[in-house]
Amino acid sequence: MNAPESDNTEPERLDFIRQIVADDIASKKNGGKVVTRFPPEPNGYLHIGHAKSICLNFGIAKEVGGTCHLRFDDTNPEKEDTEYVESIMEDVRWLGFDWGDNLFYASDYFDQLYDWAVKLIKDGKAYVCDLSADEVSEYRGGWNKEGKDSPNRDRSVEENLDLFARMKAGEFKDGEKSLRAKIDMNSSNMNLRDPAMYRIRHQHHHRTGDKWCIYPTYDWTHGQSDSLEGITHSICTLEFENHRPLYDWYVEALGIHHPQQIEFARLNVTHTLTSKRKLLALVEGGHVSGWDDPRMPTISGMRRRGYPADALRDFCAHTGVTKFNGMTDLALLELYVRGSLNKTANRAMVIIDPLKVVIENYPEGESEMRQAKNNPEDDEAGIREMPFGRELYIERADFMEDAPKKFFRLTVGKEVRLKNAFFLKCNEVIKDDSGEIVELRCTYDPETSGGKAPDGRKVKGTIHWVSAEHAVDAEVRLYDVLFEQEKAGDVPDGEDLMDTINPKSLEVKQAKVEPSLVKAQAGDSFQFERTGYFCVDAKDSSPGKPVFNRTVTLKSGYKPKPAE
RNA sequence: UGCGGAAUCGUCUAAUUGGUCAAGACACGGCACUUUGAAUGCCGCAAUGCGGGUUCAAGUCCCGCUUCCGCAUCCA
Repeated sequence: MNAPESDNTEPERLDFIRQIVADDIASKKNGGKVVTRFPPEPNGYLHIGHAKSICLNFGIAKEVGGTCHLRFDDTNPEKEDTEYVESIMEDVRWLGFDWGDNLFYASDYFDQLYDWAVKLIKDGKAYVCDLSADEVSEYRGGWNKEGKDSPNRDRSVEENLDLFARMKAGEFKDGEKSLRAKIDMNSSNMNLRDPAMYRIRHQHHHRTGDKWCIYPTYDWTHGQSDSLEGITHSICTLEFENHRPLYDWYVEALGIHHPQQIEFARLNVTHTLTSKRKLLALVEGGHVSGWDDPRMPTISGMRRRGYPADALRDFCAHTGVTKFNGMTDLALLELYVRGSLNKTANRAMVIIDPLKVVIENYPEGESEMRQAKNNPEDDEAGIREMPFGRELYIERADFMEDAPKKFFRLTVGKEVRLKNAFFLKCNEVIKDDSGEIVELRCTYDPETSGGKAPDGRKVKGTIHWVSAEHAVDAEVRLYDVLFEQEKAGDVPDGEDLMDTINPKSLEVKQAKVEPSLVKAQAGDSFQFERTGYFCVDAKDSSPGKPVFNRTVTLKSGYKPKPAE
């Protein structure tokens, strides 16, 4: 049964949660079984933070031969929808995880939850309260203010039973009554000051339809759902720490299987929002094209952007699991994205900001095919041919008239190598009336076809190019961070979050791409040499007319000194 | 002012549970190599929040302080 993970790298240190799990297995707690769960509320799209939770829960289960459930925590019909259910399932699968038959919905437990609520009423541990939401809040007191008992706290069991049944039957309006647990109105933990178990909401539920008009709260649902499913380790984020006593109270009051809730720090990434509310505002405000806009930190956005699933998994695995609320550098995510793509993405030559080059000693009207490796990291990727001719485009940034010493691209009177082709020398710069460079007159050395000069002379720089005659126009979308501040969404008082959006987060260019790219399929990733990794946008491309998304730039080793 | 958490290189994490010169990765800087200023390889940089105490020995134990995070939805 032991997985043949002979992939023995190092004596992998366990994080504190995996340590607890390992200890529990060793002590045969829960019969040595491990069952975890990923429990999203279907009220939005999954984002990078959820990816971490998915990797943790499914990852642990996989590592120890346990199982991990996917459960939709659909207790609040107001905000939930099947649209979200479907996207969540797609995202979890895309990330590479499989819940098998273990797909659950908290709404499947509504009947059981109702029966258990009746049991608590009978046990004198729950009561129907007539207070309005505002009154409840007032009665609850505050951190330094005592709570006051609800006037209905000592209602008889019979009356509670009757009222609760009538709540369910729809006799009351929204907010008119609620069912509360009878715990302690003076607890130092606010969650224990008689928390609500049921609220009245005459609302259609995406799964139970109009069967219910009372809906259980998160607290009254979560632990019991875990219990019903035989969850052993209920892993959640830090903000639920104060809820654990209540979680424990409910399962103890019911005398049912008691899973262990364990909290870890939520993932924060620089320049990245992980607040569902704020992401929703971006979408609804039209500041991005949708939940899957390639700038969004949603799983669907990152997928469309071209981030490979294994990069996301690696990233999550390397951010660690602790109770320390930190901020992880976006550079780490990009490291794994580049690392994955470097191994798998075929290379291509694309000129994003073209400058025309005319090779004066190349015969007019002729052209030839040059060979290029598809991926120097992977010999099996093979080679391809690309046309070369008298007129080329090179990247405008690869030429400089008055170049500093450390600039070893093209400049007047000096040679560079055209990748996969010849040495090229610039002789003359042609400008328009405004002084802008419009064309370079150059000569090439036909003897340097292999990339080396027979006389042994060296060039320092190698630049990419594309044949002007054969190149194809294609739309290229350059993405940058949505928020320039490291702590995205940290808006000073009185300012609007939307005003802090990076105006340059999207730049659209018409690029000159090598002809082979016309055949690129939606979702394909490429490395545009010396530029970055790009993928074919899955939504806006059409056959023969790809649109490219910049996934991430290449690291740039050339940093012009701002100093004079 | 209450309760619950958390503090280790710039960042994220380690440290045999009291025992060498506090380790790794990212970032940053440098060098080598290179038909991508990429990748790769090597080198460097840099930390135990503060103050006491216990001990031969403290990042680890004790006491006090400081700072940060979360919590007063019929949200999750």
